[in-house]
Amino acid sequence: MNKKELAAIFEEIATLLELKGENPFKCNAYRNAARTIETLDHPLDEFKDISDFEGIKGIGSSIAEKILTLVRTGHLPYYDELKASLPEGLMGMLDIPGFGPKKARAVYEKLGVASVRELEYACRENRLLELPGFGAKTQENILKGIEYLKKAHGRFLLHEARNAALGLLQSLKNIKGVKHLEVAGSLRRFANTVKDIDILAVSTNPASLVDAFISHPLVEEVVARGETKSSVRLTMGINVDLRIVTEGQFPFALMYFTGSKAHNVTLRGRALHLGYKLNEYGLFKRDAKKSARLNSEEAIFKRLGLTYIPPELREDWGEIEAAEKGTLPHLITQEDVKGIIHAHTNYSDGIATLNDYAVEATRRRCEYIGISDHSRAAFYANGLSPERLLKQLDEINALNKKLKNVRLFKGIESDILPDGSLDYPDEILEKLEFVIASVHSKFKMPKEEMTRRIIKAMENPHTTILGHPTGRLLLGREGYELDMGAIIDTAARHGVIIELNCQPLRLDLDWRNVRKAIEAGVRICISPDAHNLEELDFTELGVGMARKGWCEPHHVLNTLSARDVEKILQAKR
DNA sequence: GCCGTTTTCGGCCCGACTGTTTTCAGTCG
Repeated sequence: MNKKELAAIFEEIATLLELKGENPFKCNAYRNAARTIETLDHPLDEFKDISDFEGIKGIGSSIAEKILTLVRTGHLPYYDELKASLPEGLMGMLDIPGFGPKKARAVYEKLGVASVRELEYACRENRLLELPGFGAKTQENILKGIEYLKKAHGRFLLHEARNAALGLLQSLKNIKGVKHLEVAGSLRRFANTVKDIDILAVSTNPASLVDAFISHPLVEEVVARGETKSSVRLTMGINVDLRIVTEGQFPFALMYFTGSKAHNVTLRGRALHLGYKLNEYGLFKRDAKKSARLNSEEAIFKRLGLTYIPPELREDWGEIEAAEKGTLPHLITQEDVKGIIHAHTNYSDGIATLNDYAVEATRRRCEYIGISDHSRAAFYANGLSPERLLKQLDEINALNKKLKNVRLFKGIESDILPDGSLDYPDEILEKLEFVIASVHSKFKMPKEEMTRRIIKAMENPHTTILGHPTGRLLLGREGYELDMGAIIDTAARHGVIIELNCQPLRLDLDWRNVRKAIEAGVRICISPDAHNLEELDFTELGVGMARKGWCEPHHVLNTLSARDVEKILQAKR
């Protein structure tokens, strides 16, 4: 059992207890513990005894004992009994927006309704009307919520949500009276996926801003409309909250609604310790009615004795301690990126030609593009036979002679075959400047076997970069089972670069592991894995993710000049 | 269930909004 699975169980215990109507603080204790478990520094098997948990905040003797039982036996009678005491379908009902544990408990106990399906049916029969605290409106909203669930499953890719948010911002910023307009929430933190979009505004004419917001062409339905908060659902299914605050509140609100929740809790704790109360309206000296006047997030952090923490880092993952010590990283920015590695042409499954990429690179003032089409095993993607690969290399050589400010690097995205070998013989691989080795088949191998397979590919002296290391598709497919620690160690030992693939569905390597990789001394490559010219823009997402993984420019291969990249590629060969 | 440099008992972040109510409970972030 890994930490993530363990944390999920405690999270579920918290929810089950809520459904049972337990003391909310007890529920919260389990929820906190879940979060703590997920970010434990030490491997689970190092915890042998309750005393080993001493000093870990949020885990007392009772939860420590439950963790030990789970790790030792894989089971927890307390959890099993709790789960068995409630119908399975009850949990699913909590995904309905506006429908929480109290309501779920009420419909279950009073009406015997125990699943989303049954709940939908009960609504259609008007049976919720008879329950105390329920009415026609509630019933109607539940039905809408169920429709929403069917449509969207409740989460969206960062890329989709970001595009929608930028579109909204673009049209709202010109509304008369608008002084500030910013995206907050998990979108501002560059989370892999987001549930909704939070927009924060200051306006001298709030009513007209709200009007423009709720009547925007992207809006399908107005969920709520208040003086300071309005909420809509877009046609793509995502919810957007617009909050309007005063000029003075803005930095505090921006900070508050950017979160994360865990980051905020730690920050508020710190404020309390320093004799302040921090909320979305201000920073208040003990018992004071008026907030300290601070006009930026920087100023608030400073008052709390911290250097500025970029939004991507606000996950309560050590950023507050680092800000206190002044040791936060100088994060990579879009401007640091000098070139692009990993683009597919029309030789395999891309649309753009070699020449298209060369022209586009010039237009973008990009120093180089690393061409890496699929290898022959990827027949579904029109992978290159050795003959076609050699032909492409000739074409690149010819182009490079003509090009002035752009350099095309000759590469391949080679499948890692099930036995861990690469997809061409050495005499072909030797002709390339770089090799991205990726798994595209047999995803369901057992963890040990898959780890061995990938490690073998990384030990191959021709491998330069490990492509999309886990193979996950966000909101779609879990990555293959993998010992990521072993992969990172191997990369460090053999000087293999690890890709941060910025296809919106992948964002793989995950930012948490990006941080582990760079701490182990592994270099990262931010790759759009482009299949056409537009997809070169995905690099922006990758930069955001690299920032979230604490990357400085020197951690990333493609912040280097073409000449320096060439040196590194040559040294590896 | 967890925690404690005023506490080993009594707190635990808290405000907006909705929908149900006649002063509040539930949900959400």
